[in-house]
Amino acid sequence: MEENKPLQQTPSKAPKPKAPVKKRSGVLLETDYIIKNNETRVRLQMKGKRLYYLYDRYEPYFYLDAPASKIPELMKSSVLHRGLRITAAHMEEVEREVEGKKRKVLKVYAHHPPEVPDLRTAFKDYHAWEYNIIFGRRYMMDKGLAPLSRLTYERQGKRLLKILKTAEANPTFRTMTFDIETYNPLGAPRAAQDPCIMISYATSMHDGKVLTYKSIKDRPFVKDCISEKGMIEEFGRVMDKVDPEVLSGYNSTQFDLPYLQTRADHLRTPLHLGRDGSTFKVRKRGIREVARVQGRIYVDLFPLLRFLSFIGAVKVSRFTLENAYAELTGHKSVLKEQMDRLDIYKMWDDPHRVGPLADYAQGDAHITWELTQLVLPLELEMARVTRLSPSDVVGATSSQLVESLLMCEAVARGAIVPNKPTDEEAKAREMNPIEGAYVKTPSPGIYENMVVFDFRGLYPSIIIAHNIDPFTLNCSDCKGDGYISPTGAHFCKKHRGLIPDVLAKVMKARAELKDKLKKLEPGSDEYRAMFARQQTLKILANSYYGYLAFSRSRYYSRSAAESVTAWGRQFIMQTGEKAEKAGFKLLYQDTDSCFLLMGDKKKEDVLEWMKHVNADLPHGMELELEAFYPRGVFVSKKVTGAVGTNSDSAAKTTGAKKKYALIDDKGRIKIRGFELVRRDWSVIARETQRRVLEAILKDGSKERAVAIVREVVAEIRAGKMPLEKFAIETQLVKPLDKYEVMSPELAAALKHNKRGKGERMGQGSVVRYVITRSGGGHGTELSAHSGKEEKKKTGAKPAAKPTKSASKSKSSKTSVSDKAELLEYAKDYDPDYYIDHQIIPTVLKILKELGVEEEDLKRGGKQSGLESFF
DNA sequence: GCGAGCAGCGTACCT
DNA sequence: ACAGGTACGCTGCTCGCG
Repeated sequence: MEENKPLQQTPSKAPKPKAPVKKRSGVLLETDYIIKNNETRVRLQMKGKRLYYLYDRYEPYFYLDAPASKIPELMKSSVLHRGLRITAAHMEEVEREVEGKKRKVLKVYAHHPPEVPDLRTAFKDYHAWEYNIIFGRRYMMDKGLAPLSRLTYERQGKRLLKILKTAEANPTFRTMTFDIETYNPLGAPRAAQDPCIMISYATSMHDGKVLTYKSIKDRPFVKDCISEKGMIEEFGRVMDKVDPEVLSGYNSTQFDLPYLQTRADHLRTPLHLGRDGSTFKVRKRGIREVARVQGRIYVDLFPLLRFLSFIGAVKVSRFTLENAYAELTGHKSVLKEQMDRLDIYKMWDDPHRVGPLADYAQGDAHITWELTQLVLPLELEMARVTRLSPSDVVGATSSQLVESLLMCEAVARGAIVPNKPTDEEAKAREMNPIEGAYVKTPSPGIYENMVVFDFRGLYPSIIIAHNIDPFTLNCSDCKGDGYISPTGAHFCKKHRGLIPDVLAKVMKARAELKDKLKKLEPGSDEYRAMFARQQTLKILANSYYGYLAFSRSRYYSRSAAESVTAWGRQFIMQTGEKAEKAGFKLLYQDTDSCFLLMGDKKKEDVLEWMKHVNADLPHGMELELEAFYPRGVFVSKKVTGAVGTNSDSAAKTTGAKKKYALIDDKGRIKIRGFELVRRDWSVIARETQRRVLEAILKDGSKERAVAIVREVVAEIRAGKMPLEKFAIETQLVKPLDKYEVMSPELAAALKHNKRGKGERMGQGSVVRYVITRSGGGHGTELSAHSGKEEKKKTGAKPAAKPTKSASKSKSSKTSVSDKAELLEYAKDYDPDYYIDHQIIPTVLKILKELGVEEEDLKRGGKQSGLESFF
């Protein structure tokens, strides 16, 4: 194929190179391109002993749906690009797979990569594909290269002549972490005026220094650089000496790097970070900014962690450095007690506290270093698997992860990559959602001897088993002889679709890794690395269905996606029916899981039944035993509407879905959906609910559960608890002026912003607030309505009432929002609110199953006179 | 003018 | 800017009552 002779593609005016041809190998990190002497060169960043670059020539191109006969005419078409008139470099007819069918299309070459999108508009009459693929990625896709793979190649000087082979690689990197401290008399430091007072760095958990410009005794790790300027310059010398391959920081793109740059500019000294002595560069990628440091792999752990948390590779409740460190390593932060960052400038000014400040600075660098060791392998693995470059992986959406691999595999099989949908198409798809999974309503109650099964990788296995793909759908080749889904769609049995093919490869790779994993020692570095890899593959495999149904997907297919979920519902419901036929009581099901009551059945019966079910499933699909649970709790959902205080009959209680608590045969508790797993409930409510559930599951003691609640209620009344326990966390996902109704978290954030202290809260802020007795005294009524007049489509009532603003008259009632204050401002909490709206409802739901009433909790009730508590 | 009822907003969760 | 299914608190409207 034409791709295999790239050097002939470029009209060559190359002089005879003098350098000898050498065979070498190195690990590919990423690619980009440069234009030199009017020639486009792909630049491959490699790692051997050190990082280095290789260059290769490659021509940019895209595809056009036009016949070869049109080439002469099309070659004359031109278009303006950056003020200059451009034409195609050349064209050729090639055979490609388009929407599952082989046919001929035109491959149109451009002179330079940036011309491609514009050039495409010169041929508006014809459909075009692949005109907006970043050139570096284009190169890797076409050459079948993956980041972090080892290339063995021939080179001539820095020029790559030929790739001889590729292999897996797992390089290690010399890593340096850095962190700065700044003088902050006003709270937030102002880079223009407030100096940087310390730069700390770490190259391992034991090595590293704190650069500063005060002499600090008894701390050998501190280096006094005399002045701020001297400190910044010393940092540059350290960069040269250590010469790290990976440079990492925490939120350093947003804070440390720009701050240092401003200080360096101010002091008229260069900031020396890159291997060539350059500083950093910031590239806008969509909404977010990505920094790069020449010749090094720059890693900002903050966005990286957010990304890994988003895709589910790690779980972090709050993204502060200390919290992420504590949760991911399981170590307590080395920094003894939480230091108040607002105090930093005071510590600097106080001769007795500048030492501890240096300790703090060093500690930060060290924990950041340790965190880097932990999460960098995940990022690299994600890059390896998805074939996105490590820096592209951070901040990629899960659709991009899936899409990247699909595109690579499409190219590899000679298929053209479909275009992204237009905004209109995407909107239309969104308007028409696809029916999803089945969830059975459980009967509330406390149960004994349950067994839980789930389908291993339900959607991926359905897709593979039935060859579900947009282009195997209703194929003309095997009309009537495909797999027929419950929706009636059929899928080709003859040619494997792209998505099932890629998915099968991913699943196979994962199965192999899991085999290898069994032979390794848990806890070892190798085990951790291997585990991360298989976890990555699992995350990826589970994303394919979502991508098929994603409105902006290149491979969207409503029919295909509907078939996946329809089959899913069919399999899980059939499994439920089989369980009931076999004499189990079917308690609950959600998507791919199945909760059964064993009754008198033994574990062997259960396994026997599972074998029987599996025998009937298509190849690749499997029902797995998740665990046995001696005891479990399902609760009724809160009844909305007619709650007639004492009409038991009226309030027909139904079980709540997606909420349960189980204890397995080893005493481990598994809780899903309950308030205690939600951060938008107060710590005290969550803690109390957990204790109640434990009392019931572990001890089976209703009395203990009730006693716990009474005790907590009494303590709340007594007002002896720390205020933090009453904090509720809620994220503001929209820009503040876009909210239609006032909520407690919004009210707290607005009040805070009005004070004008500290950082303003806005989109994305997580509000930690407390419901106080009275609110903060800001009597101002807050309105969520930001000027937009219209809205309120209340049941299409034309309603003659122009005096809408009259309704917001000072109500005598104070709402919850009125009383919401950020934790930092709250002076008290409202005991009634916390008892009646947080504690009682959360525990009552559970205790009702045991016949406990609200009164029993609040005032002791008849069964046990515990009035003495109050 | 007031309270109850209820729809809709909004968030976080489950698989 | 991966999917859909779900629970549930709060706000703010409507409506019935007086």
